[in-house]
Amino acid sequence: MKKMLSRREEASELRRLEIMRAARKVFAQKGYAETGVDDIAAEAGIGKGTLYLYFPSKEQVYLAALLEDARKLNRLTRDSMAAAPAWKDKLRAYMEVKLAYFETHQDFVRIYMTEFRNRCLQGKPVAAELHHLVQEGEEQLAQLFAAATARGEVRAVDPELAAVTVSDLTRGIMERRLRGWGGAMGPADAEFALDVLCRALSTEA
Amino acid sequence: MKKMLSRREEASELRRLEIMRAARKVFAQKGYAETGVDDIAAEAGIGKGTLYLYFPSKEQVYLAALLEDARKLNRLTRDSMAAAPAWKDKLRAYMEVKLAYFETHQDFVRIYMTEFRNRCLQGKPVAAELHHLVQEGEEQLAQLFAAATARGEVRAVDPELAAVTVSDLTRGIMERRLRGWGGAMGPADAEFALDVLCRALSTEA
Amino acid sequence: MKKMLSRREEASELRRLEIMRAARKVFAQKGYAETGVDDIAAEAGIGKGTLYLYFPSKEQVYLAALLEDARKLNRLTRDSMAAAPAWKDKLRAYMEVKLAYFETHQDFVRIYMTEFRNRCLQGKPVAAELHHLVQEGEEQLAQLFAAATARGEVRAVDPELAAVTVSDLTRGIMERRLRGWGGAMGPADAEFALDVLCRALSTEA
Amino acid sequence: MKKMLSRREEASELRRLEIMRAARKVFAQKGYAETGVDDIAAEAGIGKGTLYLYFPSKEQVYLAALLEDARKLNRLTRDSMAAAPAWKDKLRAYMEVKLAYFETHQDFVRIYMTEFRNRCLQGKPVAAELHHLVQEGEEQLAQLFAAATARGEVRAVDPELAAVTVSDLTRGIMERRLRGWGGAMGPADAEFALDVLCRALSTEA
DNA sequence: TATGAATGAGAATTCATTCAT
DNA sequence: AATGAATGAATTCTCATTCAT
Repeated sequence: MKKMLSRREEASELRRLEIMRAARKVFAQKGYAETGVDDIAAEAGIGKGTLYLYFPSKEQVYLAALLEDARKLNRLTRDSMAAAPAWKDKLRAYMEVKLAYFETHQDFVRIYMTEFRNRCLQGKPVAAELHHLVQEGEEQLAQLFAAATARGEVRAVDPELAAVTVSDLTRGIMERRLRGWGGAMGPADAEFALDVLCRALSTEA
Repeated sequence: MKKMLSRREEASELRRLEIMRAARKVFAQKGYAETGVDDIAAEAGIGKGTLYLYFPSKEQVYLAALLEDARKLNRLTRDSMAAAPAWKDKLRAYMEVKLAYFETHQDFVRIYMTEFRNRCLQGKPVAAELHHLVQEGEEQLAQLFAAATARGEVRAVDPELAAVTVSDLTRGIMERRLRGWGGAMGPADAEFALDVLCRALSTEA
Repeated sequence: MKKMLSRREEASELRRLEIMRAARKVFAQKGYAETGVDDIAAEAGIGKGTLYLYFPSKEQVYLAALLEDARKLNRLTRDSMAAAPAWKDKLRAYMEVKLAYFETHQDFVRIYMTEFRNRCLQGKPVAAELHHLVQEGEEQLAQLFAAATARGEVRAVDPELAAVTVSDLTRGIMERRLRGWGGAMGPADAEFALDVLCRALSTEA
Repeated sequence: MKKMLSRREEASELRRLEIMRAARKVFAQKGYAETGVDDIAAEAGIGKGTLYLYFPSKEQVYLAALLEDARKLNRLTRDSMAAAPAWKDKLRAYMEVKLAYFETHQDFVRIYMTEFRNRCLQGKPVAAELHHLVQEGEEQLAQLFAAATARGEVRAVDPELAAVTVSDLTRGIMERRLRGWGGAMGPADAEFALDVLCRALSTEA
């Protein structure tokens, strides 16, 4: 399928990707408001006008940059969880995928964790798909817990509450890493969070 | 000390407070970037120029507005935790104070949770005291866990990790409430978080 | 009434007028599209931002500049015609007022004759009042002819057609003067036009 | 002469004509400033770059588009006037040719009447030939009147003044038709104008 | 020859900050 | 002390023109 793209279309797609990469980088560094369209164009090595050939507005660049990575991350998470056998493994998979993605996509995570969450909190309308992706993540966790509870492996807790708990802890870890491991705690944080979750949710004595 | 303020200084202080209140309100509604100095002045019922007699810049209004409430919240938290007897009570106190403050100071919390965290993550210089206050909060939790561990009431965990875990869960709850309880989960969320923490950290079987 | 304006309001009104004068000058020189907001501000001796305190957009400056003079000219025309006794005098008054206004308000006339008529012809929406003023002018002429016809002084012609004929000839004269008397014809043009009209419309042998 | 064009040159000339047609159409619809080079190219069914192979600038496309039709119209007018026997017939021929051309070339007339006149009035340099054509039209009328006066058929008026009078009235009619017969007056307008002219200029009682 | 992607100067408009009153 | 009019740098976006293919 993808092979059917002409030379032109390929080049065009590359440009799009390059612009999104540049956008992630500068948005991550300076924030949405402080970032000028010039900055993105300069980082992408193109003219200001060129950027507008690929995206209709600064806003759309921003959303596209988020959306692309969000989709990837969601897919990775889903696949990784699906491949894990037990619920604890799935839980670990969820966190590890996110944290690994962080290592290679810091810019994306930075925007995602900050600017984007802000917008949600401020009630601004957010691209429908992006919203959907976010919810899908927690949905999966909730289903995971519901199933594990049904099998008697997890205590009878509200699956949604358990899901947001996982989500909150994961986010906390990422934020601290983003901030540069503020404090003396090292990579043990993920293990600690997993341990907390297992102890709190597992039916095992 | 405070008694030494002249009539004039008192009036001036009142103005400052009023401006900060106004700032919190509009910043909470529209976000930092979207808020104009005009908006703040109008909400405070003063002229735009007057605002600059009390604060040197929009940025400083913003930080001052945060700082004032952050100080109050920290004091409340400390006092409330101090008054609680056992570690679990202190933990509950920590969360309940924060959540109660949210009810009465939504504007502050909104800014604090969004714009402000952003700045930290983006490495922008943030008023030193504000930074300090944030850390102080987690410090207290860490000390709480260190002490409880010493008394054998809490498992031998890294106190700092335990502290950030509490912090993460609390923040998660506040964000969801800010967003309007996104989902079917109700006020049970705080209880759930506390339960998770106790099960995971307590030495009790 | 006007005396009740405070010092502030007076100064503000002066600025408005000055901006409109500046706008007429540069619009007349360079045309609407070629004129930048900078140009108007510079000509008015103010900052670009200041202009936006008085007008919400370049477009509105343009319309206000036109409207003010159009109102004046309409009033002058009406009064002058009213003061003239016979239909021929009224006709002469109509033309002479317009041509005299041209001498002192070339900038206005220039815009009015060109940019503004353009817009009308291109079917762009035009400020209601401006549209009304234009029609009012021809209306008066039409009524003049209707009345004179009723009195037997003017042949039984369609008053509207007679009116537009006067209007066309007057405009032609003004355009040629604007262009700098293209050709050898001098100020006899107005007399000639009046003579044509009288000969063609009068009932006298 | 024309036969000497090679196949290639012919094709090239066809392209030029097509571009001019397209230009007239879009310029007439949206005005000079609002029209993009893209629009013209799209209407002409060619690429934007191709357009620049045939014309050096948007401006030149505009002028060429005008020039071509202006030449045609001038030729038609001259021929038609030459074919008419008496001065009144020539006068009628002048007006009728122009009005007929309007019916079939509205786009051209629209631009000519609006944008182009503007430029002249604003003293912008206008293609020399175009300027010449305009003057030639009035020249012919002037000669017509000079001759008729010499033959005693027309009063002893300044031929140039008489010519511009005809020109003004003709233009007025076209503008009103362009605007869509603003008012209740119908196609009687041309007859009325001719009648006015004859009554005012003829030596007949 | 034909193309349309790329460009960047330039457009209108906003807004934090200053300053004369 | 209080004000709000004035400012101009900065922002987003457009579009005539160029140029590599």
